[in-house]
Amino acid sequence: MSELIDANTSKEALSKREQQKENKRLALLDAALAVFSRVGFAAAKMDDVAHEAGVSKGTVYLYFDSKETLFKEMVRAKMTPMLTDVAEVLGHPDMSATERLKAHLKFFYKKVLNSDRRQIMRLIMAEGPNFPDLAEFYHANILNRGQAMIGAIIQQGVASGEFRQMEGHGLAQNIAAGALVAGIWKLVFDRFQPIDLDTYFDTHVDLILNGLKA
Amino acid sequence: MSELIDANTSKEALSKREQQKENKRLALLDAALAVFSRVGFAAAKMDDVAHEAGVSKGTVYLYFDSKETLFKEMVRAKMTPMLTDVAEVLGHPDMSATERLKAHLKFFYKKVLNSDRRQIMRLIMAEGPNFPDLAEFYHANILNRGQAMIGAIIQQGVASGEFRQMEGHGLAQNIAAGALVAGIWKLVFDRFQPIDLDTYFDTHVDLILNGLKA
DNA sequence: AATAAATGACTGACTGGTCAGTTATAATAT
DNA sequence: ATATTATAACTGACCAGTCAGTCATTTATT
Repeated sequence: MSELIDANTSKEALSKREQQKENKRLALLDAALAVFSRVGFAAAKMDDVAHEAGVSKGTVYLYFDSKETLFKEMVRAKMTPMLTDVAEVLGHPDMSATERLKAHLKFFYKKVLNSDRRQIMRLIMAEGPNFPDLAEFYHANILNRGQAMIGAIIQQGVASGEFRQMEGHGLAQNIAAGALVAGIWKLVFDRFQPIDLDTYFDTHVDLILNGLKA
Repeated sequence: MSELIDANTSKEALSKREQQKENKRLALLDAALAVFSRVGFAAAKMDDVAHEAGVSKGTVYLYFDSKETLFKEMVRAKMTPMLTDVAEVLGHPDMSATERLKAHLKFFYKKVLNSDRRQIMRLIMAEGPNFPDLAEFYHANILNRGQAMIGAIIQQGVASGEFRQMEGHGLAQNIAAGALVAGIWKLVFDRFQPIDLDTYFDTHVDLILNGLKA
């Protein structure tokens, strides 16, 4: 657990060992995502995670203190890369609010719903009450930012006359809700009634933009 | 509280024994809902369910074959009474589509989001992938009906000129999505950012009705 | 360069505890 | 009396977490 003090300012390349260690860590996080997604936190076996990462169970404990730590770090590790990407959506200040909102939602569909991350979304809903600090992390880092962005877009739209003025308790949540439900549906009910994310997205955007229109 | 499709239409009152047995069964279902809601399926202990129902663990097995059976029967028992109630919403054929949709959503907020049932909603999302037959039951009995009703209302609205014609892949889901998200939010993130269901409902309805307006 | 010593990653059998489900026994209603 | 309902001790499987020992890689010595 003690590194941080960078003794390796000398050379760029990681030693063979360090590479392997890093790879193993990533493999373990991938395996954790797979196993936790499949059966949930409580039913997940550390043995399965280990096996899926091509490693023995003892090894998992060289990388993570406990099952709970593994779970939390996995969620954090899989979610944080998204945070940096968000900037890309805000990158075009010449867009109309309408276009921007559409782009924002598109981003969510693409980065979350069409990837492993939708499993994490479900895990947060399923396990959130049992892991308050994880729920808080998710709220503070993902949901809050999403809300703030939507809020800013709405403001722009109202200012430009594209959108009507709305009293907004839960407005952001309502705007994003369709996307969340699409993700859940895909994971839970798709086998009984499949949905196509692309056309679903069109319906979603159509409904919301019309709802906001001045 | 009050449910159970009554098999006992017999004129005679139940014997003391039968009453007690029935009460115990209901107490067990209530306890099961409480415990499963609190910790999820895998982490729930039959001992806790028994204790919460004021009974010993062995007794639980006199009423339910297994933990899994208990879980499934609980979900069914808690959900089915809603099905009969649904008629009440359709009961007024003189309503406009707008009023009807509003009433329908209100019904959902009241009957699901403001009751224990929102926990079940979350449980379905959390455990659904592990209990395909339960997910199917929920889909067939709750979601399908909800969709059908929304679909009918939309049709009425289009016919009457209240709503515009929309290509509807996922339209029903998008209309209901706000309510689902409200339920989830209340259970997972309310402690970090509380929402008020009444004003949230107003926003939801406002946004959706405007989105549908011709 | 070759060999030895040191390091640190990895393993898997083991433990201690938990918990679903069973059963022998007791209590209670009819 | 006897059939039904309840109990609580019990069993056996299961699994998170540990640890003594093995193996692979790196560093030091010659």
